[in-house]
Amino acid sequence: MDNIKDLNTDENPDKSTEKLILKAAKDVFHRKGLAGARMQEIADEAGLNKAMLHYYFRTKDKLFEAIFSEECCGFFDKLADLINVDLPLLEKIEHFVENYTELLLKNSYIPAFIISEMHHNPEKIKHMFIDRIFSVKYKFLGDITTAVSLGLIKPVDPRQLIVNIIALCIFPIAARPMLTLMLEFNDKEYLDFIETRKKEVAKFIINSIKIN
Amino acid sequence: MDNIKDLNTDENPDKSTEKLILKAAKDVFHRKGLAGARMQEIADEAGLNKAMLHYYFRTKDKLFEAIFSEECCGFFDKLADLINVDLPLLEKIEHFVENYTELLLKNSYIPAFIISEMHHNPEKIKHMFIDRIFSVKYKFLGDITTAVSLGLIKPVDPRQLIVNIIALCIFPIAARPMLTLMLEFNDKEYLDFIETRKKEVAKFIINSIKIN
DNA sequence: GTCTATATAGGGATAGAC
DNA sequence: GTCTATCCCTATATAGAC
Repeated sequence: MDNIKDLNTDENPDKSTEKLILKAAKDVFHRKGLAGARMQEIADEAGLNKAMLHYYFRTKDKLFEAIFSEECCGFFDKLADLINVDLPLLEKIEHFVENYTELLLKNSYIPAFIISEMHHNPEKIKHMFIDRIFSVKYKFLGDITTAVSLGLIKPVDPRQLIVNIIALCIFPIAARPMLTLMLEFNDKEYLDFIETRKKEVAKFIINSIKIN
Repeated sequence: MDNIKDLNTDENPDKSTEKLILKAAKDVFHRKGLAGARMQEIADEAGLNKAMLHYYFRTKDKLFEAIFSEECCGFFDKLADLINVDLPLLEKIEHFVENYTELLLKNSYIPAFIISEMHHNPEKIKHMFIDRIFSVKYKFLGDITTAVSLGLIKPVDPRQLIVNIIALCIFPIAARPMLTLMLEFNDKEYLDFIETRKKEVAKFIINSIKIN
């Protein structure tokens, strides 16, 4: 019995050191990006010293990798669950917009982070979700193609519709600082605005594609 | 007559040194972001040495500022032109989507850049466009509010509609690497897809808000 | 496992020759 | 204006005591 690293003898009884590091690193990487993040800042935010970060994760790159591969996997798994739900297309879109927006709100740093790091280090983060992205895409494409061929919705390019749906959900989360500036929101107003979108965006999409 | 800096005696007869630096810096900042960009890389790409960058722009921050304040101003000025065009709302939206998409394509690095740097250094880049953003917003808000009150379109929250329009235009440009990965595009396929969107997105929006 | 102290490199910035 | 050489701080990473 030599592996008792979760003894938690310090002042954070319910959080192991590793968890503290991961939490702090997540926040700092989110705020500053990979290149802008400083190991010192992560250590400070975790209430530890730099040496501990290296003890647990060896390098900054490995720490980054550990966090975001897990975050991205979890995020895309939940996304897949939303797409695989068994509903007619219009109800599925309604369900998707509402729950995807909720998921994005709970992981509000992920969209801007992926957009940003995909531009700066595409090769470094592609592999975090490339395996999971295709099943989501094919399921969604199939649903739309079927609905079109059954005459349930207007004829549309399924790829364009998917991009429209995703754009309407992701953009207001990814561009929060810009939206907040432009529409002069405080935090509450912003969150209310997004809450309203859960219903409004679904209506906006369905109005556009439904057969009159 | 001691100011003859545009003599262009070197192998780039039509580009001053300052222009070479700005061009290289723009590309590198775009690829790597402010924090990830290296003065050495900019110098290499411009075919010069680091000392020249400091000679012309003193610091990395000032070089960054010089490029993106100009880029952002130009971008938002053109955006304002699109909003101020004198057309009925539905035609204006059609005109806007087509021309804004074209503008975004020509400045394809700006959306992801603004999203990314607004998260990492909001205070550093807000001032680049804060003065220009409001006139655009109020004009657009006014147009939509008028159209709603005249019964020309369905009743909608003008702010939600604006965010929808912008999201549909910006997202596919900002998230190009993600889209390319997900839809397995090569460069030509991606550009064709965006070209198609110029018409499709306008139809998508108008279908949703027009009175039947 | 956790800390302090330190090695080493990288990168922004400057000095000074031409 | 342009270059080479160098300064010096910052940041990642490691060594070693406890």
